[in-house]
Order: sequence, then structure tokens, then C-alpha cells
Amino acid sequence: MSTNTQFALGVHLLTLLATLAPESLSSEAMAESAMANPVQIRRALGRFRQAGLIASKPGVGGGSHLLKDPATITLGEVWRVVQGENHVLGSYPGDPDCAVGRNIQSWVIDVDRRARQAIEDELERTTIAQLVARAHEPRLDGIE
Amino acid sequence: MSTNTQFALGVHLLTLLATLAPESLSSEAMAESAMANPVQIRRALGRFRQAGLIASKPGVGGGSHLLKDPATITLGEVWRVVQGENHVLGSYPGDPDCAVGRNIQSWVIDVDRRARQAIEDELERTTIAQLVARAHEPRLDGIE
DNA sequence: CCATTCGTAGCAATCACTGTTACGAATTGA
DNA sequence: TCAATTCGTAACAGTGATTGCTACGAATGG
Repeated sequence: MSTNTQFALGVHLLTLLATLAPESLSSEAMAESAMANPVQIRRALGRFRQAGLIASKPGVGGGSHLLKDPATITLGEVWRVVQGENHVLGSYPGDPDCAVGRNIQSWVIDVDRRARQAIEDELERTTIAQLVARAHEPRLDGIE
Repeated sequence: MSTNTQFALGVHLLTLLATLAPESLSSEAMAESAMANPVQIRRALGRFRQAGLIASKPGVGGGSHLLKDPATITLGEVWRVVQGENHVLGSYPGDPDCAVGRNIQSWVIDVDRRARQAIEDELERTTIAQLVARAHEPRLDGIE
């Protein structure tokens, strides 16, 4: 199972909000910045709102704003929100009747849990604040 | 991007072959064991053949067999074969015009590389031979 | 009361993965 | 040489997840 564009989109949005904090930003403006449509933006924001990272306000001058210090928001947290309960290494369609299949499945689940932990540990090492700081020293060389 | 059932299926197949080594096994038999159809099995085997892990032989009494000692095949290697060039954390549809987007994309790619390395390091710690050994001491308790 | 913005539902479009059939190629054995 | 078996791969439909878009009700502020 996969994250598709959700992780990168989430990082983008939170970095935007962190840059403008404590100002609010409308989903319309974020959609333009992220080259996506406002509904997808709101869907993504919904997860982060539910996770307590942001708050939103309707009406004139409304929008979303961060609830936490960007220095305390790690990419691991973003990833957890986006990943949910999805398996990192994919699922297994094996049948419960076959003893071999059941064993393999059991071990794959175990390995999956360790892989998830390994990813989280790595992503915990970067914060949104770091990305904000580095966004102001653009890499001249493009990717890589 | 994701691995779906490919990783678990690959582990299943290699464990099967390791158990029967140095005998060969037909894709038909593997399909029955893995509860999948033979074509999907052959598609999966194709990747491992290309990676030099197995060899296949057509004709009567044909099938596939391992080329390496199961003790030297790590789950990290299986995962690399299955994962290919796919991103671990998903892709990013950002536009190359936006400076912010380009920066985020660059950093996400960087983080993705580190996450991939973290997964590989974790999966390197388990070998097919270990799974074979443990398959003979079935867990009585099902999953978890 | 009205304009703005959010939240969410609903629906079509796209994409990846899966399941199946089909056909040619290679190997074995009679 | 011929038949049977098995592989490798192409082609196509079916399924499920993600995405793009429109629409509508709800909340806020002027």
C-alpha cells in the first residue's frame, strides 16, 4: 500500500503554513502553490486537523494555520498521519488454510512492523522548521 | 508507490524454492501453494530470474530452482528486486516553475532516499534461510 | 443579510494491479 | 520426427485506489 502524493503534498502544505505562521492561508491559495485543486487540499488538511496539527476557520479571512511549533513537527509525524494503518511492504493474499502461507504471512507482518519503525526513526530526524530554513537557501542545481 | 502483494509473494516463492532445493518446482505448483494464478507467479519469477536469484527450465520436469544459498538471500535483496525504482514515500506532482515546489521536491527525494536505505538496512537482517528454519516450528497462535 | 471560506458528498476519469486466455518457444521422451 | 510439458510474454477485461471536479450546506465576518 502506498502514500502516493499525500506525503509530499502534506510536507508542502505544512511548510507553507510554517513559513507564514501565525498567519492563516486559504485552501485556494494553497491549491495554487501546490498545483492541485482546492478539494484535494482540504482533504489533506482534514487529516492534519484531525491529528491536531492545524486548525481551520471558515468565513472571510479564514483559512488554516499551524497549532504547533514547526520545530516540533517531524516528518515522521507527517508520515504517520498520511500512512495510517497501511502496510509498508504491501499486503498478502495468502489463504488461512495453508500452513506455509499462514507462517509466511505472520513473518511478513512482523517484518513490516520493523520496516515501519525504521522509516519512522529516519523521518523523525527532520522537522518542518528545518525545511523552512532550508527553503530560503535554494539549491541552484535542481534535483540531487 | 507501493509493493502490493509482490514482496510477500516473492518471499513465499523463494522460501518454497529454498525448502525444496536443489529440486525444481513448476509455476503451476507454486501457484497452488500461493493461491495465485500461474501467470502472476511467472511474472514474479521473471524479476528474480533477471536478478540472478533463480533459473528456470521449460519442458517436462522443468520449473525453477534457486541459484544462491538461501542463507545469502536477504529480505533486503528481495525488496530491492520488487521495489525497483519506485519511491518509498510516493511521488510529487509539483510544477518545476514554482521555486518552493522545486525545493520541496528536492528535499522529499532526499528524504525518500534515506527512508529507502533505512528499510533496506532493516530487511538485510533477515534471510530466506531463517524463514525456512522457522517455517518448521509453526506458531500455534496465528497472526501476531 | 450577504460574501467568503470551509467541509463533505457525489460522480466521472485515470492509473496500477490482478486474473485470465492465448500463443509461440524450448525441452524431454517415445 | 512427433507429442507432451512447461516456460515467457502479450493482450485484454475486471477491480480497487487515487485524483479532479462540481455542488451544496454550514459557519464566520462585515
